[in-house]
Amino acid sequence: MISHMDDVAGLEHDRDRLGRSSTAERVADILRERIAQGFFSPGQRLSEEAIGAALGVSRNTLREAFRLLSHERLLEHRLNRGVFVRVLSTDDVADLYRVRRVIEVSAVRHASAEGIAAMREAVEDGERAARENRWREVGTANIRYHQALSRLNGSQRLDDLMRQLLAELRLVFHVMRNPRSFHEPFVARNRTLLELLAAGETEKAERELVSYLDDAEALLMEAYRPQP
Amino acid sequence: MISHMDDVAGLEHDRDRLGRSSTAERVADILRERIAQGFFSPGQRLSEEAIGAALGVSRNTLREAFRLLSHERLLEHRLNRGVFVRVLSTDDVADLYRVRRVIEVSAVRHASAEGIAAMREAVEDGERAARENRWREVGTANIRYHQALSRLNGSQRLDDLMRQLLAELRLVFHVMRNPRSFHEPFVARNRTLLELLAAGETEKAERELVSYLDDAEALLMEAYRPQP
DNA sequence: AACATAAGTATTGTTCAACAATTCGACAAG
DNA sequence: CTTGTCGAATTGTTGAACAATACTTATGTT
Repeated sequence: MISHMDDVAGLEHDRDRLGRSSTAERVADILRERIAQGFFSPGQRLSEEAIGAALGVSRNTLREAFRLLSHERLLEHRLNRGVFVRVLSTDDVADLYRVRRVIEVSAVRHASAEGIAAMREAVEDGERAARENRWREVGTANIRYHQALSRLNGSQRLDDLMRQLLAELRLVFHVMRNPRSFHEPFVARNRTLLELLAAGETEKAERELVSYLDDAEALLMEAYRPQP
Repeated sequence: MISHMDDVAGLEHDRDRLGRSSTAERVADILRERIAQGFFSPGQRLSEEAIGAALGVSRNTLREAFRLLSHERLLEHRLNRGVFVRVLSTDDVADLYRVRRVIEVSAVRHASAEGIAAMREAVEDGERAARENRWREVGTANIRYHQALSRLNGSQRLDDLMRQLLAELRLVFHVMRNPRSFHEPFVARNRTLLELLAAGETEKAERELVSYLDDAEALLMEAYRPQP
C-alpha cells in the first residue's frame, strides 16, 4: 500500500495551491493585479458598492479583501471614508530603499550557485526584452531579478517582504512618464552584478549593489518630486 | 491668513492618533494581547460563535479581526475549518532567526547616539527585573531592547517587521517550561553588546551579536524539539 | 472485529437587508 | 469670509439566513 503512496508524494508540495481559494482571497488577487498594472491610479477611491457589484460579491466579502490589501500597503484604509489606492510619499520611497539595501546587501553575502542561476535567467529575459524595446517586460524581468537576489537569503519571510516591497514600488513606477529612461541603465548593471557574484567577488558585488540602489533611488526621487 | 495656519501646523503630526479605532481593529488588539500573554495556546481553535458572543461583536466584524491577525502570522486560517493560534515549526524558528540576523546585524552598522540611549533604558529595566526575579518582565525588557536595536536601521517597515517577528517568537516562549533558564544569560549579554556599540566597536559588536543570536536560536530549538 | 459507507450535526463561507455613524458638499446666516 | 445646519451618500456594524464543507456518529458489509 505504501509503495503506491510514493507516486503521490510529490504532489504534497502543491497541495496548498488547492484549498486556498476563498472568495475574498480571489477578489484580493484580482484587485492586486489591477493595481500592479496601473488600472487603478494611486489616490483613487475604491467604492464598496461599485466594485462589489462589478465583481458580483457582497460588501462583507469585499471588505475582507480590502483588509488583506491594506495590510500589504497597496490600499489605504481611512475610517469611515473608504479604501484608497496607496499614494507613496518621497519618505516612503526612501524607506523602501532603506529596506532594499538591508535585504539585498545581505543577500549578496549569501550567494550560492543555484540561486545565481535564477538570477541569470531573469537577466537574460531582461536583455532580450530590452533588445526588442518591450520596456514593460524589462520592468517585470527586473523585478524577477531582485526577487531572485533576495531569495539568496534563504528566508521565506524575507521573500514575502521583498515581494510586497516591489509591489509597493510599482505604485511609483506607474506615475513615471517614461519607463524606458528608468529601466534602461539597469539592464547592463543587472548583468554586471550577476557576473561579480558568479565570480565570487562579493566585496565588489556589494559596492556595486549599493551604488546601484543609490542611483535607482535618486532617479526615482527625481521623477517623483513634482507631484507629491 | 496664512500666519494663523502656522499655529495648527504642528497638529498634523498627531492626526493619525484620532480616527484609528474601528471595532474590528480593537477586537484584533484584544486578541493579539491575549495571544501574546499565552491566554490562548498554540494550536487552539478560536470559534467564531464563542468569541463573537464573548466580545459582543458580530461574526462579520470578528472575521475582519481574524484576517488582520492571520496576516500577522499569529493566527492560521484553514479554509472551512476556522482560525487556529499559530503553531510554529522548528523551520519557522530557524527562519525567524535568519531574519533577525539580517535586520539586527544591519542595525549594528547604523548605530547612533540617540538610538543607543533607548537600548540602554531597556537594558537597565531588564537588569532591575532580573535582580528582583521577575522573569516575565525580563522577557518584555528583552523584547524592547531588540526593538530599539532594530530601530537603529531608521526604517518604519523594518520596525514593523521586527515587531511582528518578536510577536511570533512569543508563541514559542510560552511553550517553554522554564523562562528563567532562557532569559537569564542574555541580561548580561544585552549589556555587553550595548557597551560595545556605545564605544563604537562595531566590528566586535557584530561578532557578539551573531554569536548571541546563534546561541539563542540553539537554546530555543533545544527546548522546542520534544513536542513538534 | 475491521473497514468502508452513509446519514446527521456543527461550523465556516457568503449573501442580503437594515440601521447607525460619519463624512462631505451645499446653502443660509451672521 | 467664517460658521452653522441640513441632507445625501458612504462606510461601519449587526443579525439572520442559507450553502458549502468538515467532523462525528451510526450503519452495514466482509
